[in-house]
Amino acid sequence: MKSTINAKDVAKLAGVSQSSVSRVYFEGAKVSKKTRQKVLAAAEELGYRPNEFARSLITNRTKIIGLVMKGVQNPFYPQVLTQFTASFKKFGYSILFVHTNSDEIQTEDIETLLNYNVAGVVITDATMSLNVAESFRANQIPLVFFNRKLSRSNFYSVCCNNLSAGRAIAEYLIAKGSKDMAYISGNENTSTSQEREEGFSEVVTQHNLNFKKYSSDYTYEGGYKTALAIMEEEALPSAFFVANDIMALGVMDALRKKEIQVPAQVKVIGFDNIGMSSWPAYELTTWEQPIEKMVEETVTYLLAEMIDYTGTAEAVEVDGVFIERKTT
Amino acid sequence: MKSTINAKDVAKLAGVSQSSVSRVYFEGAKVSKKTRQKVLAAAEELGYRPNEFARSLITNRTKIIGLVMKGVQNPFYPQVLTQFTASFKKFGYSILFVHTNSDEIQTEDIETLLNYNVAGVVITDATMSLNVAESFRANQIPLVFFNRKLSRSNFYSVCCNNLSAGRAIAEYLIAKGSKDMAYISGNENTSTSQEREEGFSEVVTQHNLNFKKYSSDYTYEGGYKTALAIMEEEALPSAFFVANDIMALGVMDALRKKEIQVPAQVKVIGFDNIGMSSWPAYELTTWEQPIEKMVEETVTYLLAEMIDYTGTAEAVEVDGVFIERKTT
DNA sequence: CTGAAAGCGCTTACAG
DNA sequence: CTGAAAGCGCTTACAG
Repeated sequence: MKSTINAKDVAKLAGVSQSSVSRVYFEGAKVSKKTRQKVLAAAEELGYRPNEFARSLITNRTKIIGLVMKGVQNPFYPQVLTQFTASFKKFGYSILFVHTNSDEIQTEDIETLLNYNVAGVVITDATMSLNVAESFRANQIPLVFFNRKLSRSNFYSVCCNNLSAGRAIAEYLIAKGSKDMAYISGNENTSTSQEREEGFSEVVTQHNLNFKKYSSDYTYEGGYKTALAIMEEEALPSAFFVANDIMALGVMDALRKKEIQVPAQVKVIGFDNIGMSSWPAYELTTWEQPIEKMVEETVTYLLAEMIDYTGTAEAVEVDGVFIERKTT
Repeated sequence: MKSTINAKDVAKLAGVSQSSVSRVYFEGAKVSKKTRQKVLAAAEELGYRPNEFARSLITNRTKIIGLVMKGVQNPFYPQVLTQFTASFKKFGYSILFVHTNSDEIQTEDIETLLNYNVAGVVITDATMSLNVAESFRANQIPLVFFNRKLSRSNFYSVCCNNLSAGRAIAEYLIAKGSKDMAYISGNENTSTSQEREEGFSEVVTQHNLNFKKYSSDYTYEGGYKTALAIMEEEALPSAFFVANDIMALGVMDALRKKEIQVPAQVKVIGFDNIGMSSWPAYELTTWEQPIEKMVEETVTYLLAEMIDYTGTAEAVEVDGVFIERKTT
């Protein structure tokens, strides 16, 4: 059964005890320079590598972060994935990637994370029942909802300032002279779509104006179909605030198909600032989500909680930036 | 130190031995119905979950697949990621996600995979030095290069039929009357770009025609810049064969910017059939990579090798499909 | 079918 | 600073 070489083998070759070998590889343990050198030389010769499983078993902690994602089709998320992987790598953590199809994360997916006793969890673009979330708390595993809030719960979340972004976008459009605006929502049960709408609505109402609301689903196809349907049945608004960029691109393509001029006939504003929004075919005005800072906030919190678990809940909001391009 | 509940706890409550508890959770082990029921009841009550680390330590095998990716910015790869995650999940495997920035995978990234003693590895959109690849073989860890071949090596690879696709695309363009064609390559050291060019070149030459070659990098920006540069300095070819879709979209946007009509003035063909290529703004003719089948081939091979390691090398090619849209 | 016991490869008090 | 030993939570021959 024994096939790989272990600390005992190295110890024998180095002429020291197995404990000493262990100490060389365990950060914070003390070993004399001489011992360290002997061990490293022997390890090198044998190609020794400490077994993470034995380590985790004895320390009861891992260097694995569970990253749960849903919408990898939205180009926003590959960026998020890249940033998290890079950021955690710096601190020696690896990523256990879980992809879920449903809005609500399945118990099955969670089991995996618990079985591997992950050091922390990031949930992206999805929610989970409070029950399930609590099972992480019970195991003192820190958890962050990234770009989502779980309503009526006390879990840590990191989002963009969706509410004030919604307000700023309304202010901007009204200043530009828009009167009859429309909001195209993402999945309506997401906090992001709700908050963007709420901020927007607030300001529109303050100005004694109205806006129409159309419900969509955060996908390109959703944006495309929604816009087509609008054009077939109703008068076009003077501006669309679309809950994310990928939908906004769909909206623009639908407008293009009907030969509607943007921004001359309709203005379009998205949200996220995905790479494509700056493509010449779109040049979309949007609200940039500060992914880097959001990731940093998430990682900082998780690292702190891994050292000393408190279970603190907070809804962190990181300020995004308005990016004006050619669609407004 | 002991915090979580273990098989011993369950055994005590169920009134059986710890071995029996273990057998209930170990597939293939034999336990009487009665024992099983007692154990499951006790486990349920205590919230027991077998510790994966202890399991892996004793069995010397894991249920983790290392998935190494580079180009997550190319929408082709999120699709690949989703499929792999779904497919491996079916067989009870989890994904350790490694993201690399460089074309050649770093030893550091590999260390992680070896430390976690992954059951298998998929390398996507990147290569690695033969040295590093051999370290997997030394540990009998099966390895598949997905969408890449490692030249002069004997590792398993799964690709699309790039060579014959290149040929078919040349035949198609020539049949359509194109005479002066151009190939815009991806990163030139990738097998995919080389083979697509090779097939293309072969047929063009057979027909006593020529084509120009421009070197690019598999990104949208690369395609955009390359096309702009061409238009500023030289006569436009009658058709572009672009090594992947995302670059082809860049090419199209550059043409649009210069008000060149596609396909009237220039034809454009991409490769991959990413979601965006069917968007109304593009409607790109392309060659579909059969991701699902490619993933299936990869998973099947890995599962077989995990049971009985042979280290067989083979360059599997899965046939793609030509998709004609409006750019040709 | 079941239990007692050895052992996977580590970390970590405990002596020296 | 170093070594001998216990123990993390499992699997798995070995008896019964």
